[in-house]
Order: sequence, then structure tokens, then C-alpha cells
Amino acid sequence: MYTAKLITRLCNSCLTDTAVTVLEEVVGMGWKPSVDTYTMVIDNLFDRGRVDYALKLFKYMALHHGILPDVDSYSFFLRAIRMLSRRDDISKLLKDMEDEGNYVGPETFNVFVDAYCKEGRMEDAESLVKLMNQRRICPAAVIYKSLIDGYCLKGNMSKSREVFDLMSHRGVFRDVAVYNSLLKGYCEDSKVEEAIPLFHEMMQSSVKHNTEEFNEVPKPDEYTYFIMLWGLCNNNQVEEAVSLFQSNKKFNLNISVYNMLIHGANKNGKLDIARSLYNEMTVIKGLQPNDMTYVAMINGFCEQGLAAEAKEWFLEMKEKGLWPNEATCTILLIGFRKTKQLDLVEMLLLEMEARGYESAKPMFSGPGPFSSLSAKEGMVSL
DNA sequence: TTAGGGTTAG
Repeated sequence: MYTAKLITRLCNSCLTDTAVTVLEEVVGMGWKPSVDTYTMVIDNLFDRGRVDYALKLFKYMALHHGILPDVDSYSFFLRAIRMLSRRDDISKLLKDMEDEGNYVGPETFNVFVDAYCKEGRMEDAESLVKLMNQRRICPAAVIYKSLIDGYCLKGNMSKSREVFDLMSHRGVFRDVAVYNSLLKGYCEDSKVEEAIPLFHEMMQSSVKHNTEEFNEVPKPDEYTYFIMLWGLCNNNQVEEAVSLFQSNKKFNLNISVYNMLIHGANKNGKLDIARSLYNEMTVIKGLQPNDMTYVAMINGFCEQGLAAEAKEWFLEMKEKGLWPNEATCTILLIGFRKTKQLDLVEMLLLEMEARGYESAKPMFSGPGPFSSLSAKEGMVSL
């Protein structure tokens, strides 16, 4: 007990080296530190850039004390696991563990497969799954989900779908998270048409839920709807997105979803839809538009070359004291430049500089702080 | 922090 407190105190006082020395000494005397103690020292070593030593300690902990990450301790060892998966040490660690007579449980496999998938190392992930199969460890749904996410990350949707179908063949229940992962992959890969039938399946399931004895398809959750709305907007199907949105009252009070739809409508040149969404949001739902709402509207008008209206919205935003962040200011600058509204460009640049936005600075090539002429010239080169 | 509160230009 006392030793653990001492190590904690040393770590908190940035005396990591001493902490490690103490740790080594007491371990040498037969003490088995707790997971918390190991985590703290390992994290401290990572913080100080001593990756090799952190990993060495991690492996020592696994080999000699049989402590390996499982679902519950995943977050504690996240950095170490990520780093290990990057260095191709996982399979070797598993083998070494077993040579030492330690049992490697399915939870540890879950964690390591997930780490490989997040790194996009699908071959390594698959070979760990193969190893699980050899040992008659049945991969749980989370493993399949990790693989689906991993293949989506690599843009390999056919492999993602293969894994998804495989779950069904093997009788592994595909929960809503698994569906969401696949739908998200399709939507981000501009293949919303592949996602739609699956989504309908889920909707049907929600209708039939109480009458069916076996319910093999999960009900959609809020995130499912978000993915579909986003996917439809990004595949030129704003009308479908809006009607889906209108048919599901539970999300109607969410400003982020409104902003996303308004943005989607504007991006597709559907200014009328954007306007009516804006009205519904502000007048009917009583929601206050935020900076993102305005940026979406202004950007939409600029895209269509409607300078006067864009300006109106910009001034209204300013009047309300709303101010976009640095990234969105740049988007506005591009829009104003496109519509030849150099007065707004200048106004925006001055405001950005006053707010200390870094991206406003390189545009001022002149010596004075308010050299607005050179600001305009700077914009031309954007 | 294996489940994601979400986009935006060139």
C-alpha cells in the first residue's frame, strides 16, 4: 500500500525515473503492483517521450504478472496498445505470454484486433482472428464490428459487407452498432444507395418488433438516423433527408441536425429548402440559430452568386454578436471573394485580425497593422 | 476512450 502511494507521489512530482527505480526494486522483492500503479508509471513514461521504456514495462507487466488488457482496462492501456499495434509486437507478445504459461483470454484478443483495425492493419487483424479460430475461441460481435470499421476506414466496402454477411452466416447477432458502422461506411463512401435497403430493414424491424418472436434486425437508434440524414444530404438527396427528418419527431429539436440539413440543402443549391428549414427551426421550434447556421446560409447564397442576400445574412449574424471560428471564416472569405464583395472581405479580415486569428495574418503583407489594401491583394492569391 | 453529438474551401 505504502509503496503504491510513494510511486504515485513520485509520478505526480515528475520524478518518473525515481518512480521506475522504486517500482523495479519492489517488484524484484516479489511485490505485484496493481493495474493502476502500472498504468500511472507507463503513462508517465509516455508523457516524457520514453516510449521504449513504457512498452518494455507494459510487456513486463504482461509476461511476469499476467496483466493484459481486457474490455474493462482497455482505456487504461490505450496508448500502450496503440503503440504496440503500430510496432507489430502484439502477436509476439501473445506468444511470449503463453510461453510463460499465462492464459490469453478472448477479451485480450478483442482489444488487440480492435487496435490493429484502428491502425488500418487488416491483414494483422485477420491473422489474429484466424488464431482465435484455431483455438476455438468464437469471435464476439465486437470483433466483427472492429473489422467492419477497419475495412470502412480503408475504403474497402466490399470487404466490410463480406464481414457483415459472415456474421449472419455464423449466427452472430448484428446489433445496432454493427449496422451503424456499415451504414456509416457506405455513406462516407458515397454509396448511400447501398445503405438505404439496410436502413429500411431496420425500420421494418422497429414496426414488427412486438409481434415477431425472433427479431434478427435491430431497431435504428438516433445515430442511425444521423448517419442516414448525413449520407442522403451528401448524395444529392436532400429532399429525402428532409422528409426522413420530418417523419421522426424525436430529433426535431436538435440544432446540430438542423445545421447539417441546412448546410446540405445549400450545398446542393436548394436554397428554398434551406430557407424553410431555417424558418421551421427558428419560428416553429423556437431554436436560436448559431454561427454554423449562418455560415451555412451565407455560403449557400455565395455559391449561387446571390451577393446581396449573403451580405444581409452576414450583417445579421454580426448584429447578433455571433462569430464563426477561424476555419469557417476562411470559407466566408472565399465566398465573399467569389461574389466580388471586397468590402465584406475587408471587414471580415479586420475582424479576424482583431480576434487574433492566425490565418488573417499572412494576408497582410504590408508593414502597417491595418494595411487593408494589401489584405485584398493577399486574398487574390488565395 | 471498441458507441461514433457529427459538415463546410482550395
